[in-house]
Parts: sequence; structure tokens; C-alpha cells
Amino acid sequence: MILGETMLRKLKQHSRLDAADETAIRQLSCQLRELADGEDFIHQGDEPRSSAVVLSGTLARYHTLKGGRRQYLSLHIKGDWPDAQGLFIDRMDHSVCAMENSAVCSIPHRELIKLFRDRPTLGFAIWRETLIDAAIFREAITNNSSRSGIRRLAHFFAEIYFRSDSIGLVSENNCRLPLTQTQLGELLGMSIITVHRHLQTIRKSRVADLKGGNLMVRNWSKLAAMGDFDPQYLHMRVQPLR
Amino acid sequence: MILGETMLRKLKQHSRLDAADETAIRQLSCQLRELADGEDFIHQGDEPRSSAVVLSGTLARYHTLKGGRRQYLSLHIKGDWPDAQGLFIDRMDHSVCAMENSAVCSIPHRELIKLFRDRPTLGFAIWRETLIDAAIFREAITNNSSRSGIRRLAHFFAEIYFRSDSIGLVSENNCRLPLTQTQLGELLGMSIITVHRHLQTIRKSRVADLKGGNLMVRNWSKLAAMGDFDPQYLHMRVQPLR
DNA sequence: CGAGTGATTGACTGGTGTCAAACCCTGTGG
DNA sequence: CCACAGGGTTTGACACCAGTCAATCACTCG
Repeated sequence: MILGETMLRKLKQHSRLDAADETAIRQLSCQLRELADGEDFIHQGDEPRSSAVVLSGTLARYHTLKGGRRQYLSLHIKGDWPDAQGLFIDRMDHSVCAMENSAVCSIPHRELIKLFRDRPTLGFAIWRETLIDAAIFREAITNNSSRSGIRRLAHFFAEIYFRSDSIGLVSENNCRLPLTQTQLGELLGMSIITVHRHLQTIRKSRVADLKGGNLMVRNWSKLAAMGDFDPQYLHMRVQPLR
Repeated sequence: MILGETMLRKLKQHSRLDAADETAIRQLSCQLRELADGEDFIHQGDEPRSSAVVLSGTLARYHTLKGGRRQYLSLHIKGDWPDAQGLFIDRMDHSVCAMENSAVCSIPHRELIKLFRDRPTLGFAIWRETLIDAAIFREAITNNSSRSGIRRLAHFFAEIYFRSDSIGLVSENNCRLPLTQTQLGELLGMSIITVHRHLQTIRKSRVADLKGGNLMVRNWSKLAAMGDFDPQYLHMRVQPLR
């Protein structure tokens, strides 16, 4: 089953699971949901009753600001749990939407909690998953607060490329990144104009390029250097890119 | 015991615990540690073997940037778990230091994990604690990325005042906030000069004042409005300030 | 009473945001 | 098959907020 394999591949990046754990995961029930580009998956204020794993596509968490503008908080690809942060929370403090046509698989909290009681190790693995989420949030604070525009953009590109690679979504130096320049600005805390100007610089230096929702990395080590990117905060046991 | 009461008061802000849970918490062993102003409690790269609860004082998480400068990520007061994010993580991706003379109480992970296996509900409560931490990180992303300098400062003041009040650390409209303007800048992603200028504005409008490590809130509703502060993201069952 | 740290103020500069307009690509409909 | 509409991208002009530099003031501590 796709859900089981996707979950396992992701969880094994950071956690050790035994055969019984794997079996338990494969037996989870899955409620498939397809999302259209731009569609909200869960909305700020909702009471979460299930949590989902991304099977395909790209989702994002976001805050809605006074005046309706958005602050995107994080981007989620295959294997991620875009609403895991709602696990033990009464009401969502943020929303989650699809950035392109996507598919997710929902698991009721009731079933997850039973799983955690029966197999604490699996609970710890998913807890770890939410802690890595938090580490990514911390890095985003640092990125958006203390790095210059161009480094900020480069760091984000490096992170998404690295994460895509680790789940097997990079081919020929390309990965998906279906964000408009406006959305990149709403993620990185800068205006579309500034995003555009720095993007041009990155293009001209032949480090990376973003076109048609695809990120092409021409020079990985230069990109990582430009963004001060050090993947330690992603807490993976194996580190694919070098 | 101080540890038990401090932990219980904090956990009960968001979780329901039964009598047996409370007993189990009161029986946790506590390794008291006193920290001097500025001292590192745990350092980026360390392997965490225990997690601590703040008994008194103020601690902060921070990233060390290229060139040695810091990005502060979050501030922690009585009842907080400043290194809970290291619970299921091999190596710390950030450091934690004391912002004034402080006291914390460490609990070995081994003991916590045994507790979680025996009493899953308590594990869920502490998991929730780490999820609320993450919610605070998300709000920090939004604050530092999309609010103007003065709103950013006001939002941070509102948050720390609100959290201080909820753990009983506000008296006569005052709470501790032992940060220099430089440190405020390193937390909010702006230069000391900008911090200073906005702080002056906040002072002159008689909304709040920061002096000698103390934050005095003269007009709570104005401060909350100025910072677009909505405490929903703190996920407390009861909301003290109004 | 100096030394040191932090707060305060001013002058200047540069990066970033806003405004505005042209361009490009794609999908739609006549 | 072409014209059009709409969203996204690109470019330039301009203003202003925020950063750097620099100097002075205030407070605490030995």
C-alpha cells in the first residue's frame, strides 16, 4: 500500500522501527483525499480529528493576517505530515492548503492514539517527526530574521531540494517547487519585487533556476554555501546530498 | 516539591490530568541546576540526555550564525521546558542559555520515556507541550517576517506578558524581561537602533515600558492591538488576561 | 573614581517596499 | 487559427524605512 510505504520511508529517515512496527503501520486505515491546486485542506479554527500524510503534490501551512494576506510557514511534500501539529491541539492555529493538485491520506486521531498506546516506539517516531517539524520552524525564524534576501532564498531552495532528494523526488537535478514569486515572498517575508531581483541574481550566477514550478539546481555546493545551508537541523540519519 | 507544582501548574494550562498522573509527576527525580546570567545550559551539537523545567529565571534558545552572531528563537520562563525539543533528537540543533540567574530542574530522558510508557496520557501532555512550543515558533515566523518593526516589538511584549501572567509572574502590571536592546534585536530580527526607536514610540504612547529588565504594561488592550496579538496560538484552556 | 556595558541620539547610506507599466505565456472562445 | 483575457513575470522610478557608523550619556560595579 502506498500510505504504508510512504510513511515508512519517511519515518526511517530518522527512526529505527522493528518488523512489528512496520506491520502496524501497514495496517493503518487510510482515507484518501485529493486536493485541487489552492484548495484548503484544514482551516485555522477547525477542530482537527485526523492527521494526514502527503502521498503526492505539495501542501503548505499558513497564517492568515489582518487584511487577508498570508504568511506561509512551511512547505510539505511526499511523506510529510502537514497537519501533525494538530495532533493534541483543540483548534488549529493555522491553515493548510494545497499548492498544486495533491493527494493525502488521513488517519483518525483516535486510531493514532490507540497505536501510540499499543506501540510507544511508533508514537515516539511520530513525536520525533513533529519535533523535526519544529526544528524546521526554528530554521525558518533564523532564515527570515537574520539572513539577507539572497541568502534567504538560497537557503530555502537548498532545504526543499535536500528534502525532495531524501524522499526520492529529485531527478536530473530537478525537483518540484510550485510557488509563484508572490508566494515565495509570502513565505520568506519579502516583497515579490525583492524575490524577483534576487532570483535573477541566482539565475545569472548559474547556481539554480526556478521555472514552471520546477527548481533546477545547477551547482549544489554553491547553492548550499550561498544559503549557509547545513542540513543538521533536519535530523536525518543518512545524509544523501554531498 | 517545587518541580512537581511548577510542572503541574504549567501542564494543567492545556491538559487534563488525573490524580494518578499528578502523583507520578510528583515522584519524578529532580536534578537541580543553577545557571548564571549568560551561561549556556546546553549547546548546539550536544547529545541531550535529559530535559529540564525552568523553576526560576529566564532562558532562551538560540542559533549561532556564521560570524558568531546569534538569532534568539524563543524565551522561557517558569514552567517551560526550554530543551524539550531535544527529547527524541540525537543532537541539539540549537543552544539554550540563561538570560539572567536562573534555576532549572533536569529529568533524565530514560526516566521520562519510562513515564510515557507507563502513563501515555502524561506523554501526550508533554507532547502537547512541545506542540505548543512549535505554535510559538510559527507565530515568531509570522511576527518576524510580516509585521512592521513596532508591531513586532508590541507582539513580543504582549506574548511574554501574557505567558508570565498565566504562570503567576505578573504583579502590578509588571513582569520580568531581562533582555538588552541588542538581544531584543537578535530575537526580533532587527538592529538595536530600530529596536530603540520603536521602543521610544511605545514608551511615549504610554502603552508599555521596558526598564531594568522589567516590562511594565500600562495599557494592555492597546498593546495587544498594536501587536495584533491573539493568544489563541498559545492553546490555553483558560485565558487569564482580558 | 575610572572602566565597562548598555542606552540614546544624529547623520548618512543602502536595501527594500510601493507604484506603475509592459511583457510573456497559457487557456479560452469566436 | 487568431484574438483576447488573465495571471504571472519582468523592469524602472522613486520614496522611505531600517541598517551602519559614530559619538555622547547614564548606570553599575569593582
